[in-house]
Amino acid sequence: MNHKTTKTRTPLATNGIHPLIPALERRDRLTAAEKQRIETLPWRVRPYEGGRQIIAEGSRPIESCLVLEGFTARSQTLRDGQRQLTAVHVPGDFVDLHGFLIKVMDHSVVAISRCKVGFVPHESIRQITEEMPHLARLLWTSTIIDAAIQRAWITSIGRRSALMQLAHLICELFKRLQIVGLTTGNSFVFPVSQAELGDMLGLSVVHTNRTLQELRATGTVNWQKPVVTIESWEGLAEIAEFDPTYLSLHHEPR
Amino acid sequence: MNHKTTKTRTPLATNGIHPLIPALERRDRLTAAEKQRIETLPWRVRPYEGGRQIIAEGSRPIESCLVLEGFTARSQTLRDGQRQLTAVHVPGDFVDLHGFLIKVMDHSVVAISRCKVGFVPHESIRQITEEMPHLARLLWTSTIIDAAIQRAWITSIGRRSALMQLAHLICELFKRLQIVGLTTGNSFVFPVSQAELGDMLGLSVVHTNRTLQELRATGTVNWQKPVVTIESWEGLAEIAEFDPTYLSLHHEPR
DNA sequence: CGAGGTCTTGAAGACGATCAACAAACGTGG
DNA sequence: CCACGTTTGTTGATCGTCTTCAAGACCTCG
Repeated sequence: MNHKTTKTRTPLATNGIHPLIPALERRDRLTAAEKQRIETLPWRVRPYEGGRQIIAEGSRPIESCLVLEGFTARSQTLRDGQRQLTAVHVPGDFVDLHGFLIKVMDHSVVAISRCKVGFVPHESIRQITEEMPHLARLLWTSTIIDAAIQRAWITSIGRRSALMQLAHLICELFKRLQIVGLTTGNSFVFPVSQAELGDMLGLSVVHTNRTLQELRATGTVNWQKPVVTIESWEGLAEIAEFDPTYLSLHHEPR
Repeated sequence: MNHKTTKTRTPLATNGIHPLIPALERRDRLTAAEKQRIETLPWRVRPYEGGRQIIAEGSRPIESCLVLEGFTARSQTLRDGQRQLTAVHVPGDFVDLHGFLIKVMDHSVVAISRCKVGFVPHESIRQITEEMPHLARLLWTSTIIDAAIQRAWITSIGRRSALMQLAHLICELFKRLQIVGLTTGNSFVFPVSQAELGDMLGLSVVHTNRTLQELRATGTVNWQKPVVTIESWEGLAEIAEFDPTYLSLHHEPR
């Protein structure tokens, strides 16, 4: 089980910048000391194949995880095997800050594509809350935005038609990936199966397939397996009734 | 608009204890200093009639609110007027800690019954994060549990049948009200209309009505307008596949 | 007592689920 | 590089859940 774990903890010496920094700086200014603290956190990095479980429901993790590359999701399963994904995470998302405070996981975290994940001890996060209140507020903010996204999903699943809902999800992903520089022009890479897409939308695979065709027929989106291209942002946002307010894409003191 | 606002800010000299304290103490120990800090926060208290808006979507509140009596909900509305409630709040819930960090509201907060709400300045909360890190973590925890509840709703709306979903909501409300001492035996007061119930479940009024009848027919619940009585907790939990883990009902250091 | 809101019921129809089968794409080993 | 097996995507047909529309009963409260 541990055979692929990188045992060494390193300050995430990525080629470029630390992926958490743009994600936080999108919402408020970080001081040099804060950036340095983030950069020197002791990370353990581990790759996952698509479909693998990263954190199990019911477990008591002692580390929180951050997506570095690829996509992960929160997953809940009913007795009959039906699965619902309650969130998708993109690189830069500090997915499991939740585990730091709830202690026992109410959901599992799974890889929905090949991905790379960083783990940092809860103790390090606790220290941040003790010593760097502003940075702590920014981490808190990231969990609050996460909750706002969940609310948008509730409204989508509860009240939007399958077509609107799919359009809304694509708008959301585009905006979120844009923040972390993972869009190229109007397109982005999103390597998930239609079954996984259905589990996000609360739809059956068959209906997901038909909805995707219906959306393609509107001419606003071109989804060719791993690449999603938005042909008309206005058209898509119109179908979805998309309003990005909930993503808190503004920069201000918090 | 301000005519009913209590202008004076007081340290919430309720007859009994401060409603926030049991809600937080259910999850971790509070020090005397922390309790005192909570008790001396400058509150502004205001009553609302059922159906009234408390905080508007798109607004920029400068205070956060706490439910003191009655029930409130988070609400989002689509262009065609369809409404989805994304959360229900019970007394002791620090509903709008979110506004403190997201700045612009992605949802509105409405009274779903006659209720009493306390408001505290964001600045006071900021001071807590600066000076009392442990108390700040407990407030953060309350928003994280809020998010866990939202995830349970996503899974319910996305994958559970109307009957299971309704049963699940009742189980959840019972547990949450129990924490704050608002259950009597197997029953609790929940004065909401079937239209509002439908808006929580993502169902039409008509189907909500039929689902309620179906649930009554199981003999597990007796819902007589304001009072909900659980005739068989085991039966109801079985229908709902209810597992209270997500409510973090355990007491531990955070 | 009347008026508006809430609950209830029936009937028809839409949206999405399920079942079943096949096609296409992908990955793996020979 | 091809053969093969497995996963993923696609299509048709049928079924069921939930929505919508409409109307009547009940209740509550001024």
